[in-house]
Amino acid sequence: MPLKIKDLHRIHDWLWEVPKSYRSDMRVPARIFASEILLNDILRDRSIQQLINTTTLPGIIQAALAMPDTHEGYGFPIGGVVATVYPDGLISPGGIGYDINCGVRLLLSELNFPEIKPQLANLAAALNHAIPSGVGKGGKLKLSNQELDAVLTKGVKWLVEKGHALQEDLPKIESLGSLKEADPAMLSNHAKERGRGQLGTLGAGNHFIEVDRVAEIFDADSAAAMGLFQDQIVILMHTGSRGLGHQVASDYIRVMLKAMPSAGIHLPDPELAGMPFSSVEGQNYFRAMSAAANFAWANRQLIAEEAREAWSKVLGNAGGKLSLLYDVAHNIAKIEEYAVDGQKRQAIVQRKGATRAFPKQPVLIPGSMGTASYVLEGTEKSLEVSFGSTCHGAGRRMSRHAAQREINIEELKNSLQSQGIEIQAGSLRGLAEEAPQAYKNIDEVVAVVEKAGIARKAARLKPVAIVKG
DNA sequence: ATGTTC
Repeated sequence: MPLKIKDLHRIHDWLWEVPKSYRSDMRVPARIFASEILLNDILRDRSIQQLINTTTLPGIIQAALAMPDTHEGYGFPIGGVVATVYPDGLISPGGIGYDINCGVRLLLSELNFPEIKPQLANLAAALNHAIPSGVGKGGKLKLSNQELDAVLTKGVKWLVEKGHALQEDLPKIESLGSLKEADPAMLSNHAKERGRGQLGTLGAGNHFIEVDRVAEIFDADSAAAMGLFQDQIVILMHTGSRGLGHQVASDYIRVMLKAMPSAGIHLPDPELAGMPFSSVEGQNYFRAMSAAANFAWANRQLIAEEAREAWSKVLGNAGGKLSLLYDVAHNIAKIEEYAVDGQKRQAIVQRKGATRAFPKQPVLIPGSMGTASYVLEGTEKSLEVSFGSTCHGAGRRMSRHAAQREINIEELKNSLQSQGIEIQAGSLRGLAEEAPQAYKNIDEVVAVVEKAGIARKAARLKPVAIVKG
């Protein structure tokens, strides 16, 4: 039965709850950060039913959480956070998603918009040329087995050793771009083969690299501390672990489904398939996921290098430096410590379409194509109410299929061009799925997370050039 | 998201 707004208890203006009493198999409540407007978008799909299903996971603590950009996903809603107790709580590949360590990275230039405007079309073309994109697309690098294992084991640390990253970049990457639990031996050959040629490639769907202008500064101190200024040109990228992470997810969903019956794990939806973190299957998945996460961080690092080269080629010495502001994941599992009911506890935090947002940390939120993106700052409160997490983007409000049916591609292209946005897109069909009408309103999503106290606005970005697969 | 239906 579809869920209605009356089934939800309003805790405050920006937080709603489905109480544990709603269904007998719930172990904790389900909580949704949303405004009434966004909740009406959210209730159009099955995301809240999916969220309720996740409250039944063995070992879940506090509550299952949905961010204001939440929408339906594989088993778990996208825009969700589930934390289970360490070490025996459930870990589920569906709680992290198929694109392991999908995330966002932001590079800051020293130039303002008027300074690069004459070169904008050239810059967009150079970025499109330098960075391979599209489904199944490979890159320049052909890694040997040993090199691929090194990327999987060490992530960006290996790229520093090889001169593809600066030591000073590392502290600006979540987990220093390297999860130590990673074990390449936990990946199938199939996963490795799919990933081998894909390092330094963008992919397709909602993945992109774009040139943005800082359109608005909200918090002068916080923006200045991050090195942001009005009209500054910055480069935003959104991508993940490509075919490699996808194959890891597929492989381990099968492993979990097979292992569950003898472990006595019963869940309301097979798409929630998982095993205790401490089990062999749980440990193997976590090590494989960590390796895929390292691959994704290395991927974003190499794309940043490619973007830096394209930038220099087009702008020459006058281009100056592109420095890394931050790189943050929004599809990942982490072991973190939280106070739950006054007690410090280790938790297996599973973020799927939810961004880590620790106090003082830059938080990067890409909006839908042609709209705004945001730089936020994490808060102390997120540690109390959202396992140090916030939203990850605008979040779909239309399925890919519905978007293809309803979006007129010519109108969409004209709309972007009339806004002065340079667009380089490999697939027109893919473009329709990313139309802003297919997504929720990013300004509304960000307003909610700020009002709920789980992130603070630092700056708003507007695209001037977009490159997509 | 994804060698877009192993």
